[in-house]
Amino acid sequence: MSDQTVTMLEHLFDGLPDVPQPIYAKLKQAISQKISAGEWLANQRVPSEAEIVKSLGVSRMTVNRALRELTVEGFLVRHQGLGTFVAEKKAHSALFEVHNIAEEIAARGHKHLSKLLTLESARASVEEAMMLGVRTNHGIFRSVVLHYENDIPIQIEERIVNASLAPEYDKQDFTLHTSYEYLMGVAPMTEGEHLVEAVLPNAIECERLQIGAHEPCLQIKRRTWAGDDIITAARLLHPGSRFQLFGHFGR
Amino acid sequence: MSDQTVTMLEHLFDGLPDVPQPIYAKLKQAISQKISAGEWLANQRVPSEAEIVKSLGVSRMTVNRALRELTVEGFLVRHQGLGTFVAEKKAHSALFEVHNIAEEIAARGHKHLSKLLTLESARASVEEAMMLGVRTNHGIFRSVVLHYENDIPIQIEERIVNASLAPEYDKQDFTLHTSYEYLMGVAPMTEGEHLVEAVLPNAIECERLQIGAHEPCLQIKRRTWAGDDIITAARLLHPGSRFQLFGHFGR
DNA sequence: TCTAACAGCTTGTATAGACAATTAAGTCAA
DNA sequence: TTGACTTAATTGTCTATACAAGCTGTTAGA
Repeated sequence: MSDQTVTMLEHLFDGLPDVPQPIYAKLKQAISQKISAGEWLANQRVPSEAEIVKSLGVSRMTVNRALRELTVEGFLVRHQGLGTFVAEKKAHSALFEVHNIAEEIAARGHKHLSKLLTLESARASVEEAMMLGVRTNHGIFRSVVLHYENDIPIQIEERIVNASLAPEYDKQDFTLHTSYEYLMGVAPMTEGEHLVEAVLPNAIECERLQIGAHEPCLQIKRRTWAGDDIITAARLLHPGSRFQLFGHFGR
Repeated sequence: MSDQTVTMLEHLFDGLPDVPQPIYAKLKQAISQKISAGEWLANQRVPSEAEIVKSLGVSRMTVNRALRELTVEGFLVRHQGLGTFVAEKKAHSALFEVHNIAEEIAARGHKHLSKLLTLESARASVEEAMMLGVRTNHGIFRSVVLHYENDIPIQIEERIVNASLAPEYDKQDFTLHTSYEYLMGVAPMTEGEHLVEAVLPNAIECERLQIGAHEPCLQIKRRTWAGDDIITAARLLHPGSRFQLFGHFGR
């Protein structure tokens, strides 16, 4: 609890969108942005409520609310008598938020990189047609993307996409945004299902993930709906030693 | 939004434990208890902040904090200009209902059998204490149960239990009911968390599950809470070839 | 009758002030 | 040196007040 205090309180609100929102919300956004961007590091001390009050000219209760909510959300840790500190990063992913691997990796403050291995337009086989709920020979796209976290392979993403719902899928630049981001734009997901299994990777997958032949992998098969239509079916393969799913239930 | 308002604000704090805690926390506990116990039904209107202020003699900001936090936690829904209402129950995924393996197997129309491998009373090690949120040397129970589906091993259940919350745990007959069933009886679970991973089994686990040394397993680590106390922490190990988790989200 | 304005309720946010509880660091005496 | 005490800083809570914003029913007026 003795790390140095973060600096530069004056420019806290720089670069934030100027939409009308409550002061406490602006403060939350500014602070969480500093943390997510890596400017404020774990265990560093955050200015005290009194300091923020003095430098921003707002009420202490307002600052208190912002800091308290950020604590509940896991960004900060507070100790009475000591101060407020940037929390250690959560090392796991929320089970129902494993949609956008890029965003998750960024949230952990790590570097995301992806390599497009395959992208093709095709006609649905019998199995693919069944997975997407379309007729055989219906137009689809197939893509395979390898995702890296800090230059270490973390996910193989095999995906088929219903071409009539996302006709421009094969014209996307997947280095700019993930397939999930594009698909959410053209046909917002309303429902989905997962199937989680432990499997052994095949030789190609071992090589792509840079793991041994006997390393177990966590396989997630996911289908997502927009209304009554299935947008896409994906198979996500993670090395067991580098990935875990986290879930929370109850009130 | 036209349902009748709940009644009986005077006895709101009846039957609550008289431990020293902030007013807002008492209020939260009292209200969430009413809802969990089914006394206040979904869509019913909760007394307004002003009414609670008048009948309990506390400040509106204190009431506001309690109601606001209960809204974040999903107990209440608030509408400016209208009032505060009891929320609909959250629908959670089948993935989060993998509690009672016996029930699941029965639901598939299969035969369930379980073998108690270990059941002992002990003092918590440092790691165990951390998992249960108790002090080192706090009284715990350890159990290991092997579950069969149609006479094929399907799950190794390793569990530690907080002895002060379930003092009779070691006197149960686990051929009659599962540990989950017993624990739900003595201390109803209110919250829980999972950690899902793909792992390799060790030699003993291979033998117990009757699988090869290189067969990947799905490991679920789960902790369940009753209020603020952790009842139990379990590690569930399933052969990858015989088990998969299913989940559904949205709607 | 229809419409516009208003009053009265609700929650949402912000402020100023007060005291309690916790911690660390300093002070002083034995 | 050690231990007890004091002091300052910080977060935690509570209160009283104020105004904004959203919804509903009523009322005044055309």
